[in-house]
This record gives sequence, C-alpha cells and structure tokens, in this order.
Amino acid sequence: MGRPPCCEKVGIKKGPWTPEEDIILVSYIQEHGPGNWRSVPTNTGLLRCSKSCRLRWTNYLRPGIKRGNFTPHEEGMIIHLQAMLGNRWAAIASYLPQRTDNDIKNYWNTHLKKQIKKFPTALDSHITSDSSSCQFISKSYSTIRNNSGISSHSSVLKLNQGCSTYASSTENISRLLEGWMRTSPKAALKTAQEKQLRSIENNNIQSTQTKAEQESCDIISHEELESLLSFENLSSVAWDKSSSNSSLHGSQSTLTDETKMKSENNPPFSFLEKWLLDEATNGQVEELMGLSVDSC
DNA sequence: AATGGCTTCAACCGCAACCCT
DNA sequence: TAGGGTTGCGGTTGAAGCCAT
Repeated sequence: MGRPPCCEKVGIKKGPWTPEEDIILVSYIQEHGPGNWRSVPTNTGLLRCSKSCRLRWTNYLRPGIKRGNFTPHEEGMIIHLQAMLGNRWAAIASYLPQRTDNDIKNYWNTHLKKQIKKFPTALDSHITSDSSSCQFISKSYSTIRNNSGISSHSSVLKLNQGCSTYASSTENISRLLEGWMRTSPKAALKTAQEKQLRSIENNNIQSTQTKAEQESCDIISHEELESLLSFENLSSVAWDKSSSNSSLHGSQSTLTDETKMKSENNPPFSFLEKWLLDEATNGQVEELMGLSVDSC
C-alpha cells in the first residue's frame, strides 16, 4: 500500500468551491502571498487539502486569468503548439499567459481534438486563415533553420508585466459573487439594476471593443467589491508580493527558468522560444498576439 | 413537461520532479 | 547523498447544464 491520498483524510472537503471559501483563500493569499500551500488549510481554517487550495488559486482565482471563449488566434496557437510540444499543457500555457493549462487542456479535449479528428486539415486551415499564426510558424521555422537569434529573456517579462487587460482576482471573485448574490431576491434586484445601468454604459462602448471585453464589464465594480469585502489592493498585492520569489507567477517569472530547462531538453524548440523572446523586444509578438503595448 | 444522451469544465488523483534537511 | 515532504503536471472523472426527442 502506498501513501494514502491527502484528500482522503477525515474532515477534508471535496467538490466545488463556495464563494465563501474563495474569499477566505484570496484574502489569505493577499496577505501572505502564494506558496507554502501546506500551511494554507491550517492557517485559514479551510477544510480543503493544500493541493485543492493551490489548484483553485492557479486555475480560477489567480489574477490575470482570462475566461470565456478562445479567440481564433488562441486556437491557432494551441493547435500549433500542441503539434510541436505534444500534451505539455503547462508549456503551451506559458505562451498564452492569460490561460491556464487546465483551460487549454479542456479546450483541446472538448473542442480542438474533435475538430482536428473531423477535419484533419484543420491545422492547415488555421495556417491559411490566420495570417499571424502563419507568420508565427514560418518565422519560427526559418529561425530554427538559420540557427540564430539569441537575446535577453527579460523582454518577455516586460511584455507581460502590468498589462491591464489581465483580469484581477477581484474580478474573478466578483463574478462569483454576482452569481452568488443572484440567489437572494434582494441581491437579484440589485444585480438587475446594475445590469440595466451597465447596459446603458455599454451602449457607449466603442464598436471596436471585443465581446470578451464587454463581458468583463459585466461585473460589479472593484470599488463596490472592495468595500463589500474590506479588501485593500486585492487585485495587485498578492500578485506583486509573489513577484520577487514566486513560482506562482508561472507563465511570467518562471518562464526564464522554464526556458532554460526546455532549451536543454528540446534544442530545436529553444530557437522558437528565443525567437519569441527576441520578437517581444521588437513588438512583433504583441502584434501577433493581437495585443498592443498601449493597452498594457 | 419529462427524460435521456451529450457536452463542458472544475476538480480530483497519481506520479514525477523538486526542495530541504 | 539519501530520504521525506512539497509542488507541479497531465490524465481522468463527475456534476451540472444543454439540447433533442
């Protein structure tokens, strides 16, 4: 008999997280920063195992997570990267910093795998229909061929840091709270009033705004949430705190280490990564990713 | 309206890698 | 350096929602 799973311990809760648990977890991480997951259940009183806490944070509550539909470009990136890397979801997620590995894995298993099975030429169509992905791949391969292009890894950090397009944990929690509050009639009325107000506001939103951006407006305001929860700087503190030492930053700060590691293990792909990192300096990655430096 | 099959995705499990003493 | 503890990763599961009948 091996070691029993941590979650089989008596009194450990399993299953979906409640908004109350989320709030406890986020406020704890806000105060102490992410990491040392072992101590989280003990210190917070949450009846969850450390693994469950970490997973909930990294896949759902962590700032910077974009939820909702994948864009055609993201689809293209996933298809290409999966073809090159296989099912290394964490590595693939490092190229889509707003998405979690779990999200990408789910999306692959539920959408893309079927698509490719049904239309084996889906990869080609992505290349032909998505010119940026096409550029991405062709440039990568030419870079590999040319066996050149090594420069500072820090450029990609500049690209990701402080990007305002990232959802904060406040936003993630507020989405939860919105659903939670809908369960009471009083709250439902409040939500409806807010929605009405927002729909008026949304009419003024420029026509170029994406659906995803509009959806991100469909939440209670940060001010409201923060006064509701008495959180201070919830959206940024945990993130900033962890930036100095954390592996939790994952797609950002650990990218350099991961890159080093991958470079050793997968020499051909390292050139692609180097190209990516180089291009970040020139602003071409932002272009490919559909991000503008101005939006950050 | 009821129900049964299908789809989605949050969460769990087990293993491997990493870290610390 | 070995061994125990912790964290990260990828595969899998199951509850909830959706949809066709």
